Amino acid sequence: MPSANASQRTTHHHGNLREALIDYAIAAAREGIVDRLSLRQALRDLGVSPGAAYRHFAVRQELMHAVAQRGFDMLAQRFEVALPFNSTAQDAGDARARFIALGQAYVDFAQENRSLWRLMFDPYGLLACGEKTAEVRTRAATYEWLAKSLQELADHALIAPPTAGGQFFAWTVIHGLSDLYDAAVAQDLPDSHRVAHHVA
Amino acid sequence: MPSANASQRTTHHHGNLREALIDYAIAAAREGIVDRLSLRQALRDLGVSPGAAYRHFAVRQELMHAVAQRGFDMLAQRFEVALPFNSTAQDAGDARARFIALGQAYVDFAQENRSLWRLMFDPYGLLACGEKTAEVRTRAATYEWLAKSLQELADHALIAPPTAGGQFFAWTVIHGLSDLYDAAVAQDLPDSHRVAHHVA
DNA sequence: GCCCAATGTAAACAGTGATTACAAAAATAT
DNA sequence: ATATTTTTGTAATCACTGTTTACATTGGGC
Repeated sequence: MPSANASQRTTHHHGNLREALIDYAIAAAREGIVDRLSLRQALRDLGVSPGAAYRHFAVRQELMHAVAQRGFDMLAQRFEVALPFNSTAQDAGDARARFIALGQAYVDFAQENRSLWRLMFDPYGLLACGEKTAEVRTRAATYEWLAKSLQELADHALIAPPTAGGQFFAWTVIHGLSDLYDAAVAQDLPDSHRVAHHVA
Repeated sequence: MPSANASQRTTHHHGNLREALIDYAIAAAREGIVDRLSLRQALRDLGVSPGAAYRHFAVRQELMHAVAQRGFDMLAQRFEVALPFNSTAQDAGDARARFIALGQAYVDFAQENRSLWRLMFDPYGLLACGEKTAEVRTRAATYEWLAKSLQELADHALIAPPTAGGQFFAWTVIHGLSDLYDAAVAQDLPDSHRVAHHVA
């Protein structure tokens, strides 16, 4: 559990409890099942009363929703590192390297943030809260990196021009690999390198 | 929620509460998040007192473990229908058809039992209970259908002889597709047929 | 400086997983 | 068949959870 960052606030108000709660949950995700987080415990650690959360989230699940959103932001950030969106691949090797970096970022993120990862792709979490549009939008945004990378590969004649189905297929592969990563290391090392091989 | 199958038991004993609880949870999985199942509610519906469950499961998670196990059994059953383990493909077309049926069974099961599916592949659920060996074994068992099918494809020269990595890759694809199925239908129809295409 | 919306508190509610001491039934041994 | 032991259920209780309500404090806009 995240340390009791009681935040010693002197004033009656916290400042921005909403973000603090999300931060807490993200931290908690790193050492346990974020979806099992106790709201009360979190509020206690933040030095605030049980009811306070309900000024920011109508219901517990809404916090989880926000946490998942934050997760997608974090993922997008990693993507941007692996494949800066403004840049372009110089040659075929570059395109390939960038694609692999992208896939690796995906897999690594899933592995390092299993709990958060599961929350992000929990279909029920989205349904529970009314407006699921926002989350879907974010998820689609991360999808665009993949599209760009595939386009780069095609531009350097490494693969055929990507169709919608092809894009989805690539996503499927990487996502499946991310989800089953532990099983992967448990038997051998079919790296995401191999994935690039197969997609090509 | 599953109907109040209060079971009108006249005797003090229930009979086999353990199986009844698993059945209840499986039924509940079809109309909600099985992992959020209320143990007390289940026991109430089964006409039994709150403490009774703890004669069969040391802890709540242990029931979930058993439910996941049952899920793998159900999946194996579907596999057996799609590709009877004792039979063999007659020709290339047959091998292909059987492979597709297998993949379809996987995807369909995931789609029809989302909640149970998630539980089955929840890495934390397994870790929580001491002996995870049983579950892993079951998971590995379902893996063997895939191996057999790939071997059939190779026998009829539809693919190269499957390596360990190749097997895992195929699993990755089908698993990823299963997990993202809703997203798939949300945009187009890259059926599992297409998967067969790509694997070949 | 005053009002008001935003944000916190305190106390309560029903519901949960879990534990304990005790009772009934079933299984087993004599 | 009867006595004993093991299994399985009950009842009461515990600490804890998410959530609501009525009330207090704060900060920003007129």
